[in-house]
Amino acid sequence: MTTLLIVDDHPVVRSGLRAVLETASDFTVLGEAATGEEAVSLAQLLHPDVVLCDLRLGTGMDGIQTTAKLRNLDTAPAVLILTTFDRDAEILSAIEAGAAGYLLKDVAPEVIIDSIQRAAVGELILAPELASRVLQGMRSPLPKLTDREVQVLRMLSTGSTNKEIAAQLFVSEATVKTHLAHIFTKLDVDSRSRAIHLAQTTGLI
Amino acid sequence: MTTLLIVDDHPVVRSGLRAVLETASDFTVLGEAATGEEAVSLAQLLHPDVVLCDLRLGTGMDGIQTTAKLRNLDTAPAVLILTTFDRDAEILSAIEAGAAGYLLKDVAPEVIIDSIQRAAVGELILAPELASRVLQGMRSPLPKLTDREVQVLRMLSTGSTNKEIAAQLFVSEATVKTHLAHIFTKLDVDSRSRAIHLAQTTGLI
DNA sequence: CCGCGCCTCATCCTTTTGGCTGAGAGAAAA
DNA sequence: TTTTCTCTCAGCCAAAAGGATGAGGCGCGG
Repeated sequence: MTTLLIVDDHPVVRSGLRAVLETASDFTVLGEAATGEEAVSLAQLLHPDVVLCDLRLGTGMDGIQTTAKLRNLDTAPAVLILTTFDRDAEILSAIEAGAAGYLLKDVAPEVIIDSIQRAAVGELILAPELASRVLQGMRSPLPKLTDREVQVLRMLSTGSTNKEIAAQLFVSEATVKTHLAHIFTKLDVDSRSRAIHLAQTTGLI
Repeated sequence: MTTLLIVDDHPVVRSGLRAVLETASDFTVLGEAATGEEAVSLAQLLHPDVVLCDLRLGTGMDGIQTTAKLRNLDTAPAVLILTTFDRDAEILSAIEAGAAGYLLKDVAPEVIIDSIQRAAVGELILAPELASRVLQGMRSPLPKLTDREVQVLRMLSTGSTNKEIAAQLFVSEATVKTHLAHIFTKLDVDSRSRAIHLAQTTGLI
């Protein structure tokens, strides 16, 4: 018998998971949470074997942060990330945060059930279409940007000019250009547009 | 008694909707479809009163196209778009395609139930947080880009330079610059980054 | 036939960007 | 205490992007 906690900000998805999981004989859904904070509280109270967690959780903590918190509990549950998006960086972050696996929501119910069972016994679960990409990512990891660089990249991706970024960060335009030069080098691109595109497709921002 | 058809490419979401809707006494879920094509076939066969349709449907037709097809059937059902994203352009397109409304998936089950009932009797349903933006959009409609301009904008948003766009489209760089100038004017922006950002946030591409 | 929208291209000029090099200050790690 | 990282800034130069203007060709509807 495996006990579960469902974490998703969409009531509909929670109901769907519950419905799907309760068709499987050996699962007990102990509870549902709509936010990361709620998830951590409930996990402490109910100590489920496995937590099913969406990456996007509306306001508050996201799935990665929630995973990290959950894994730091005394009775740390296995955390299985179940989400709609397959952003490389997020998958890696989730694994780093201690997730037991990463599944896309469009898989068949049986796969979800099977994955939970395997996660419960400590297996690392990755959807096949993700596994290879993740391993590739492992080989050539996304370069780590500094906090400041991420900040600049964020503004960049909303279309800000160097001047605007400088003004908002209260630094000189020269500084912004330096940050950008570093960002470009790390991401191996040569224009802001390409940096934006890469950042978005890899989930860097 | 209102009859329903659920269209979503995620089995989990379909189960969730079914579970949620069947708690309401006066709904009958006639069937589920995972693709737009399937949805149209089933609607012809079962003629439901209301079709609940996701915008993103994986491969094949998207929600907008599906809506248009459904509304062209002899026994046209009311189509209620139920999705995760709130991209302005998509909302407008959905309404134009004949959708009876547009709901975000994170609303409470009661709201979904209520909306379906209202959609069934011909009301236009918009989540409150969308309604005002849509009406604003009505006031200052997104300027219509020509096919060529959309094409250029697409390449722009993947980070292509003018030279690269020119090469791929087999035109001169001057032409690309002209297209961009038009795009910028229509979108009221002054840089490619901002054009990309606007295009993405409004769902223009 | 004419006008209009769309696509095409060019020239000239200004601003923005990006590449390169060098450098100081503070904080953290070795 | 060195070393290293990060953030800060400057100047120079070349390339790219953006603004303004004009113009030819083509197809479509009045």
